[in-house]
Amino acid sequence: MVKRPTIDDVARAAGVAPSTVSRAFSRPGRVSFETSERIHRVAAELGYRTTSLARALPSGQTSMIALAISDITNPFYNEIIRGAQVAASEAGYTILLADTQESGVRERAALDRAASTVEGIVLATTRMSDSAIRMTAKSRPVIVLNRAVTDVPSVVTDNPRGVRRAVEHLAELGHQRITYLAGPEASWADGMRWRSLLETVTELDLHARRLGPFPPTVAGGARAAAEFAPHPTSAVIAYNDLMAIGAIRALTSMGARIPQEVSVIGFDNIFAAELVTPPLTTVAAPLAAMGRTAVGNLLAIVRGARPSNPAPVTLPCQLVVRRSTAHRRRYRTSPAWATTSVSGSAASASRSTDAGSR
Amino acid sequence: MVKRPTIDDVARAAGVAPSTVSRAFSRPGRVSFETSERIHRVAAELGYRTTSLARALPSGQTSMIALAISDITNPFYNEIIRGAQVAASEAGYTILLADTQESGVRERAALDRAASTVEGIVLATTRMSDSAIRMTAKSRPVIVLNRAVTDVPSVVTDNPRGVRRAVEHLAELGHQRITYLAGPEASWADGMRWRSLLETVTELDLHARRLGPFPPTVAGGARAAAEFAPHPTSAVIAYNDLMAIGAIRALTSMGARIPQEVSVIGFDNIFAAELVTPPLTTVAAPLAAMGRTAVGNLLAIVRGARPSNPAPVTLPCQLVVRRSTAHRRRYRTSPAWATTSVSGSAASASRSTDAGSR
DNA sequence: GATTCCCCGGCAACCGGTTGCCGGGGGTAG
DNA sequence: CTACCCCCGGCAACCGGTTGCCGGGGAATC
Repeated sequence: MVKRPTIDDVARAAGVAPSTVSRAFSRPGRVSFETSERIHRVAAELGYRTTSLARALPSGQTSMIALAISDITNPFYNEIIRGAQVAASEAGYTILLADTQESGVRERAALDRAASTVEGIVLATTRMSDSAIRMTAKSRPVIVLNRAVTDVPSVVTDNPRGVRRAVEHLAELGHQRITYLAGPEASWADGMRWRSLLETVTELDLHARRLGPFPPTVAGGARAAAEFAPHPTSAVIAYNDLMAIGAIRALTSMGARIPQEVSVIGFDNIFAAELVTPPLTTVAAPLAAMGRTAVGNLLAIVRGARPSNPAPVTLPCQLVVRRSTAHRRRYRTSPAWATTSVSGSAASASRSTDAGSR
Repeated sequence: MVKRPTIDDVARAAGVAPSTVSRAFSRPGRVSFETSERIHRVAAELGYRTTSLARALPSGQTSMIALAISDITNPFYNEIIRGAQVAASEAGYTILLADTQESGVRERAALDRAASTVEGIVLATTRMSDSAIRMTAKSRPVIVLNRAVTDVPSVVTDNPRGVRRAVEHLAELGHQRITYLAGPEASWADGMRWRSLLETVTELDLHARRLGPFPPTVAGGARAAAEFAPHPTSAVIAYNDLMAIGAIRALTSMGARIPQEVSVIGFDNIFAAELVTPPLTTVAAPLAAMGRTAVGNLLAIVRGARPSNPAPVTLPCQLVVRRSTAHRRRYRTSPAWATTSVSGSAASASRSTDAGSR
């Protein structure tokens, strides 16, 4: 490993003081043109690069932000990370990644370690408690993604409107009873979606029930399907696309026809949503925009902007109608698969999916 | 933002010198038990946390490694990142993420910026040139993933064996002519797979041809299908799962039946491979293990281990047979879809996929 | 021609830890 | 009792930049 030249090496080679070299790089205009010119030339020859670490120590500006993600294996995050990354690198910032594996404890530990290094933190779908988040927000600027926390700026999608669009779509198709397959209890979005669902359903004079909580994964969706099957409804809204996909697979393997017998709607519009069979009808979140907005707002705060609006920044979402929803059909009796015992194909489908998706 | 207490604050509160506090934390045994005890107690009361940045300056140990990824929106990386993240955090390291958006230039720029900060670098599917990589490897320990570069330690999957398994599988099903849908030209794995395919095919007395290069995405696969359709073969091996999925979708929309008319095999076994219809037969890469191994080996070098073996570390792969491959059927004439004009449904399928997968 | 001002380079302190070296004091061996 | 050693705490230099302050010298103003 070759030792990188320091500012002193450049100073010596250029015949000036180290402070002059420093200014030549960071204070344009402070140094005369000729001197600055010479310093830059010498620096280039020597291959000098300013060490961000050393620069950060006095100024506190590390040009790094942390991105905490509850489960990096969830494809939900790919586009969000891309959006965040683009916004960050445009501003000259580097992203420090913390995958917390769905554990609030690991999350706190990771942030604790990173807090002194970064200038700000984006918490994407955090599993920490509100008070823990406020705690962290005291030492560093924090933006929360997919969740609203009092006194902490956040970026969320318009869940109420998304739910409403989904329910209206189902209502138009003649569905009257909707089952909601719930995600993790610690998820703010889950509570939000369920409450919005209840409201909308009341307003439109429909019925809703809730099953769960389940893990927000394909396996979780399969488990949910097993609970759903004995007492099915004609329409299902799942906490996210992963669960919707898992539910569709499990139901199909039980013999149910999707969407003819059961209409299924997911959330997020992840990459795989349009690839599965049938292609998934889903409430699309503006994933890249979420990442971009979160980082953008975070950097604004870092640069001294007072977080003027305590209300969450709400990004619009959009119902993407594909093929997992259809007109309700009436049955005289409940379908054959509805009587399938839970220990049967549903459970085994769940198990195989579990193995396959890890 | 509350100012964090420094080592001097703790020293003053505990009635000792700053150096003693430092040693109490980083040199167990160097300080008497009682003193150390008291210091730790005081530090805890004050909420003192050692600043990794300041610690890194004299020692050069930042406890950070960089992970450069060519396209974070590619689901291929999710499991790799997870594996890397787990290995890193177990060793007390933090990951610094660089999404290079398939651009060698951006990649160099990002690494240039990060190089002074990190102790080592993992290049996952880098698009840089061999010489650029060796350049980077001179200033920092580097591990290359999915590629072999002379004099730079690397971790790859056993492409030759994977290809062989795929071809053997196709041969058993009676296929004799195989089309390879190539990925990016800059991809080492692509060259590797094509050469291995040629060898195997010769050995087993079959035929292979190559189409491409194409972008390694669903859209790329669709474009490849459009080129493939006018002169189809009964079997197709795609550079990766994304392309395989894209090809299957495009072919299906042209009217081809998969796998009855065309068998398709992909590479990587990404998350979505088992979710699509038909479920994709693919050469599974040990994604999490790749991430884990890369970081593990990198940290070993960082800690002073000489990279003993210049040969790449080769991880085994596995053929996962699903439903996109079937016995070859013989046709008297070429199928109807094979005469579909390129400007027809194939191209439009490609376009729609392009929009949908972003 | 003298005074004032400004431009620009250098000195040195500082950011927050780490570590080589020193030395006082107590314990142990001779 | 003396000599030696070891334990353990402090001093100060150092990592690689940044920045407040100072001052020399040339230009502009009166």
